[in-house]
Amino acid sequence: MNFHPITIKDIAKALGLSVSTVSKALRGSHEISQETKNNVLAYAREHNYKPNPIAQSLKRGRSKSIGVIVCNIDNNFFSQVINGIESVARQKDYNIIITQSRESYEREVTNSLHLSARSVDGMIVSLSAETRNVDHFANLYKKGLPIVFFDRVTDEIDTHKVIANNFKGAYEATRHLLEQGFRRIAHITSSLSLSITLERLQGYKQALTDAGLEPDQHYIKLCQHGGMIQEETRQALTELLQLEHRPDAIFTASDRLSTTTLSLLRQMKIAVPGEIALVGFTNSISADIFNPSLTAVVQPALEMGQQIMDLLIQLIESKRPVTSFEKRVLETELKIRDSSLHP
Amino acid sequence: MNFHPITIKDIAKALGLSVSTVSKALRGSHEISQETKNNVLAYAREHNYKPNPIAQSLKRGRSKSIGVIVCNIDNNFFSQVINGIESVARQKDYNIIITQSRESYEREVTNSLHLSARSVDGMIVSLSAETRNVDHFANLYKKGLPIVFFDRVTDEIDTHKVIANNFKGAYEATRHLLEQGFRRIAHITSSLSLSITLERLQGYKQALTDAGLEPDQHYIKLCQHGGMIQEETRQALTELLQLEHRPDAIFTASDRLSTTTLSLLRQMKIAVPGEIALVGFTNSISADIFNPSLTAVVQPALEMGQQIMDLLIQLIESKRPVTSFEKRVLETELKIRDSSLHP
DNA sequence: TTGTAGGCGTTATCAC
DNA sequence: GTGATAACGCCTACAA
Repeated sequence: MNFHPITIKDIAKALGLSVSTVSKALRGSHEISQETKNNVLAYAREHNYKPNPIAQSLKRGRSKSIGVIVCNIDNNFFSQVINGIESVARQKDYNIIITQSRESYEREVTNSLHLSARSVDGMIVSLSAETRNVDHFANLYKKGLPIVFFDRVTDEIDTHKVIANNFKGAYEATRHLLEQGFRRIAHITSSLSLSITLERLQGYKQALTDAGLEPDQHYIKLCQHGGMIQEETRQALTELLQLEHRPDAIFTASDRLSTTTLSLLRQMKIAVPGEIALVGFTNSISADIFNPSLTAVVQPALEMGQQIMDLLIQLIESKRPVTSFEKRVLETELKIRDSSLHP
Repeated sequence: MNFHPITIKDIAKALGLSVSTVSKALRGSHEISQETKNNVLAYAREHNYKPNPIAQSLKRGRSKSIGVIVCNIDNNFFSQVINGIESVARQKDYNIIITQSRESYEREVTNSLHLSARSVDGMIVSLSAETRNVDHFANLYKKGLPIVFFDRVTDEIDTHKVIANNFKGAYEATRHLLEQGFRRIAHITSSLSLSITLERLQGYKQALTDAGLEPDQHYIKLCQHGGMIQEETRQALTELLQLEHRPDAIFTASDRLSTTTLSLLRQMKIAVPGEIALVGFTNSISADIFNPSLTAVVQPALEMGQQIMDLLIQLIESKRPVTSFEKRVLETELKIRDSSLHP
């Protein structure tokens, strides 16, 4: 099962040169005569020579590959971000290695170790819902591995970050529900350890406050697993429905929570928006064919991916240590559909 | 930006041993004394020694990583397959590198080259809709790279393959529509160059024939880009609607085609299933919250992924050249929901 | 302008 | 039982 791709050594032998001459010629060094260069390049092209990236990695300590850790690729938001990352990576000749934490802290840790062991030149990370401690990233980062966080970020590591304007997105979603005349607006969200959870929760609360309403803890439900476990969401929803003053609207804070909640409401034969209106934070490309079509806070995922990769490449290719970091905040868009319209 | 993880050399120096002794001790060779082994292992554990996989790859010519090429990860079928692949890979300590062709032949070729250049030990491939020629894989395969094809496979390369029973899935979907009383059943599918297209088309036709109906070319629409380009699907649908005898049902052959068709029908204000019923080949986890909920041929994607990876590892780790190959065919499941019920 | 030598981290071979 | 040496493919001082 062995490949025998042509190597520098083969070229050297064929042309009666030394490997170093060939190596230099291939890289266009000006200490090599034009004639030799031409010969080498012609031979290389003809025999389809490709430098062995493994050997290059070993030698240079850089692999021209970057690792991505997200909770789940099976999610339009993340797959769109990845598409953005990939489009830039492709231009700059980086490979990306995608891994999933599936919201598990343990898998996040092992993935990060695997990737660093594979000498990725940098990492792009959105934290898992279970993660309370980011030492695994802090350690890598301290050793010099460039990391860019996005979406679910941490304050504990000072590096570039790219997020959506979660506060404003949540604020607008909630205000929209208020404008539609809903008053008892519940919020189903993920683990409080996630930055997005806090930011969206703040936006939700602020909108209520600005409308003269008091946020009510009973209307706020946390799902530690971010909707990955349907039973957890069912439990949250059931509790909301059993409240003395049942909510007349729900604002869900993530893709999976939104679809799961809608699915559960339908199973429970609760009319949406008739009995309960719904707005979700989601990039689902199918939101318009949901029943009812789902009003959604949409993030500019593709653009986020591009900016993330731009920033990471900046870190990787910077000659001198980078000391000043930015947190880019991209605006969301509220797509109003049927699920939030007042009956 | 350099890591300085501990190496065998460091251990050797610290313990006053030679690198080769340390190397052997770490691998538990029996030509090393128990005492030395203990010392080395203790030191390694204490200093968190991890062998450098890049160096191992270079030395061994194997990288313990495998490349995956699919058209799109933003698709429940493929992301579920990938989860299956990953679960086995994780157990067997393989890394997977996921790439997307986005239905482009050119990207498929470059991805395959990138992956082979990165010395993946094997590849898992589902062909792009544009692909007419599989020389890029045949060449790698001839040079000894193990490849397993799934879903969209080719007859031109003799290796393991894993597919769903597309014929039967399509047959059952069509028969279901017939049983519901529909008679003018259209079929929207992808490029004829894809194996799944042909298999599903055959199943569709056979079901019609078995019901005493003559398949009609006008009712069969091909979308070369597999639904990635909405305009193409719109065109196909429009043509169907302009037929003298407009179809009363549509069977769509892929995930993206199904959601796009449903979305377009809704835009066109055509009642589903009232005016036109719909059955789709899809693994979308949201099919039950579509409007209407979508009757679907579902593939055992997770299990497919596991079997694919099992087969690939078999190929990779086989001591002697494998000469007999299998094509595993897994059964689909028809999930009947609202979109196909006779009004 | 070209070549030699050494090293990246690991492992296999062979000698001690 | 242990160690020296060479090799995987590439790169880069430094020497010629």
